[in-house]
Amino acid sequence: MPISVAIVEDNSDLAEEITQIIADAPDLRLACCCRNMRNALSRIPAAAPDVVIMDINLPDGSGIEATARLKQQLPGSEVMIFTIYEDSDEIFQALEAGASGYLLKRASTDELLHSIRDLMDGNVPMTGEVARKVIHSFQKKRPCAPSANTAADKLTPRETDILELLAKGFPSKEIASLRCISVQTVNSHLKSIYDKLHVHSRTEAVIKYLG
Amino acid sequence: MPISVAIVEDNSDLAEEITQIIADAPDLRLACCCRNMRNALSRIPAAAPDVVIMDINLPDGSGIEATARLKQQLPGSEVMIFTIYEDSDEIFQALEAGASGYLLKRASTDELLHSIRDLMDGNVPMTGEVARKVIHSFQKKRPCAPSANTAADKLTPRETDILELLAKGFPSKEIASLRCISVQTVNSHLKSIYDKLHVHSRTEAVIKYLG
DNA sequence: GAAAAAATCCCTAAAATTGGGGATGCGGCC
DNA sequence: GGCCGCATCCCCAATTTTAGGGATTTTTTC
Repeated sequence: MPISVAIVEDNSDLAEEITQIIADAPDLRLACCCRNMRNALSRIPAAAPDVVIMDINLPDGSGIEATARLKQQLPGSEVMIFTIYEDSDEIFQALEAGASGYLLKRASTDELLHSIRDLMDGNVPMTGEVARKVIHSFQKKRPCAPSANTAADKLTPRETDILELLAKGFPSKEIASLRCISVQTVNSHLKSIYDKLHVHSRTEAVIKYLG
Repeated sequence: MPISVAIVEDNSDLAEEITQIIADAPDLRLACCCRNMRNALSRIPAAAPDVVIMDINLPDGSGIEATARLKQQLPGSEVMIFTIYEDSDEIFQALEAGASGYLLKRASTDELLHSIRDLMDGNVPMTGEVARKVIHSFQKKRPCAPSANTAADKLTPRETDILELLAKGFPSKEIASLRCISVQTVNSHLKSIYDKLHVHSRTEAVIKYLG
């Protein structure tokens, strides 16, 4: 059974090109091709395609919004964003809206085909740069709260460093290995921190730091 | 120039198998093969491989910890987790620690090879299920507006009450007497709270609540 | 009224944290 | 040289927290 694909793309040339690519692929079938959000929202639910290739920049709205609304009606369909934008916010918004893939328009024909099949296999096709951004945002959990360090500037650099790790939720053992020191040392620093902040537990120290 | 690969894997059979796969690939070169964390941490920095294939379950520690420490010394090397665990927490921890890929051990030889080359191309190889989990966590992690607590509104009134006390820094014993219940009851509620918030410590719960 | 959820309490065991002692180097400063 | 702050590590003991099992009663929900 061929994979049915719908396209939402306002650029006629590009839409034609993709249409042709789908048509040429023996295992794919074109279910629907829309030029704007209104058509997409009215026609795609009826077509119930396996995969929707979605442009972000549509004349009458955003592909992200369209994604969110389509996913409500068609939770079983996979939406792949296909766009020139690689702005982090766009990416996150699209993923939040329920997109399962994020391909940049500079991708090759092969990449596009491969991504569609990937989607059906349960994979999450993403351009490398996009995946990096997603992963990266994971790796920096909480970079905020820099300025008003309240009354805790009596801490030594090391203590401040460790307090920041505390505020990210790491247990002492993790802190020790992240900083390549022993748990006892972490312990000593904690004792100093509690002393200087006038608190008696890890939780209180974190509250003081975050508050 | 071949891609140099280091392996950290305590299972001898599997380690041999991977070694063979690397040896058979013309564009790969085995830089180092370690059976435990201690060796990995002492030998891999010297070898400075392009890619590290890292098991999570090591006899003398966690591959995640090893990843964090290696990435400190070798920010240019890419670490790919290779494990049987697909627990969400493990995945997130690994990504936070700096891993750039996450492959499940049931992956085929081809997938392994492809993933290594992917890594060098700047992609982020992930088994489909893993990618899904990452994306999924995004789909409900990002909208962290102060109003929509999503995860926290599944808490029962009592649990919410206790979480608020936690966030004020009270130890369990205090909470118990403030609410005229036993410490064990506080304990039970804490267990439910941690479970629902997907955290494993008092501090993490408070951070989540205050964040 | 039965089923489900919430709240309460209990036990046990392992792990982590807290709080007291120290001790050793290292670098700045007077 | 001597002093002091900083970072590191160690020992020990008491306490707290985490995590696994339950069990019971009340309240809510269907």
